[in-house]
Amino acid sequence: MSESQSVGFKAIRSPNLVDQVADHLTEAIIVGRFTPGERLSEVGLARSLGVSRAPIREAARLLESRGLLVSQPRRGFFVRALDASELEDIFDLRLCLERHAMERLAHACTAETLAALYRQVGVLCDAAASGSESRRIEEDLTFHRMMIEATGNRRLLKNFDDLAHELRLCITLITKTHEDPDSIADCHHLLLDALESGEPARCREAIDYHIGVARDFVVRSVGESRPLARPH
Amino acid sequence: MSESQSVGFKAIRSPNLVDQVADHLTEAIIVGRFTPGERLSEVGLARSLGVSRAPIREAARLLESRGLLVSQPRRGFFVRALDASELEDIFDLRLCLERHAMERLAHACTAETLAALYRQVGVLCDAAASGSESRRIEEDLTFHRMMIEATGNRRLLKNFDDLAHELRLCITLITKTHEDPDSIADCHHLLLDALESGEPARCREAIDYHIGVARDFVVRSVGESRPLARPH
DNA sequence: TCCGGACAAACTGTCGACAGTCGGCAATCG
DNA sequence: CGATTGCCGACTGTCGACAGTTTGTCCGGA
Repeated sequence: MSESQSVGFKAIRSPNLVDQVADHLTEAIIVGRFTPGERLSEVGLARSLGVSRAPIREAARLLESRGLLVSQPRRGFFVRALDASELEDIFDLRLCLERHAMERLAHACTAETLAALYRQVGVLCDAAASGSESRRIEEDLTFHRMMIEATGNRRLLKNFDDLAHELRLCITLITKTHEDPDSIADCHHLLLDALESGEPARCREAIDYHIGVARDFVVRSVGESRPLARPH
Repeated sequence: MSESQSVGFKAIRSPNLVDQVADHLTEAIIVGRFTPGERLSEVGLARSLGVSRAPIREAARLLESRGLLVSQPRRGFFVRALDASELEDIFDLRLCLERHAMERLAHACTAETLAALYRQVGVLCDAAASGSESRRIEEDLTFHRMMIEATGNRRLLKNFDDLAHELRLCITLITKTHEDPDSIADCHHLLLDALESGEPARCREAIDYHIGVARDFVVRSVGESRPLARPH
């Protein structure tokens, strides 16, 4: 986010221009450089990034499949604007995926994965203490991603990764959080304690509570701030 | 599947060439016109479909996001070849999504949706009686799609639709089914009875059994036939 | 003042072409 | 005889350009 977006955006990451454009656009959307509902001009993006329209179009298709953009035929691509209903859907789906992961892990969770998850709670708390909101969100998502990954179901993980992009989209809506690291640690240790107990009912209870808190936080936050989808 | 694939593939459906190409490729993959793992040449496809490479590439990206193709940088696109592990993942994810839908519906399922689902079981049985394997699969998927749709969660539905493409990919692997319509009807009425009872535990039991049967059928079928991913 | 139509600008959909890269084959060397 | 290296063909990644459509604006009339 410190590099300029007009000339060259670090060209040494992937040999694939499409992925670079996709990463760049993703970041721009998440940090709010584009307003929700904004129309993205292909030629404008191509000019500002110094590339042709073809990579732009393919990257846009990629981001559309991830739910960050929506396309209208003959109109172009627009930054996805979430309304309250979609917000509910997203967190409901997250609950669906994570419940499943918790249940799978309740039956079979190795000591190593549990230890790794405990460590991740540590780095999450560090991130929260650092005051960087984006870092905190990212480490939080990493924790949950590790849980999904521990199930060994890569298809499930792919769905979670896609959903994570939309969850990041939510952070452009919330105002401020400044939660203290201790409560964050408690909140996540609750999940790990449930997993360690191996009781499915307790696991389910824990994840329901955890995601319910997150959902309430987001919907309350957007309720206080501006309306989600403002008319152009 | 009766029209030629060399010249023009019915040009009067969508004004969007990309969608037409995507539909065409999807069908070609599902009916097994391409073998799993086969490399798709962009120029070859463009020539045989009579279009440029740009729509081919964008359609391929779309199908990649749906899990029908996989891309290797500088190598091109390949038809997704499912191994046994991925098969397990797919059905596990399906269980995840449908369990969630069943639970949501157990609490609130209107009489209309129940009636619509009963009707769909009827058309599913008709399709099974007709002897057309592809029709039976399609109507079966429609039934489950309607269940998901009844939850009102469109994000959940999108995930199911994506997964449905991979489920269709599975039918290229199975040998033969010739299940009789009666058992199919019983199998689905079990789900609806559970929904009507409103008992979550019974709903969960029913969907677990239902999907377990489908999964066992597929993995057994592929075990009997050829190996899934043959080495090039 | 307001509404309708026509014109112009901008944009998307699609195409053909060029350059860089990868895989396969053959000739050469140890 | 086997391994290596150079070359050739094919293909993907990317680009600029043209055509059709949408959008915004301006002008005329009621």
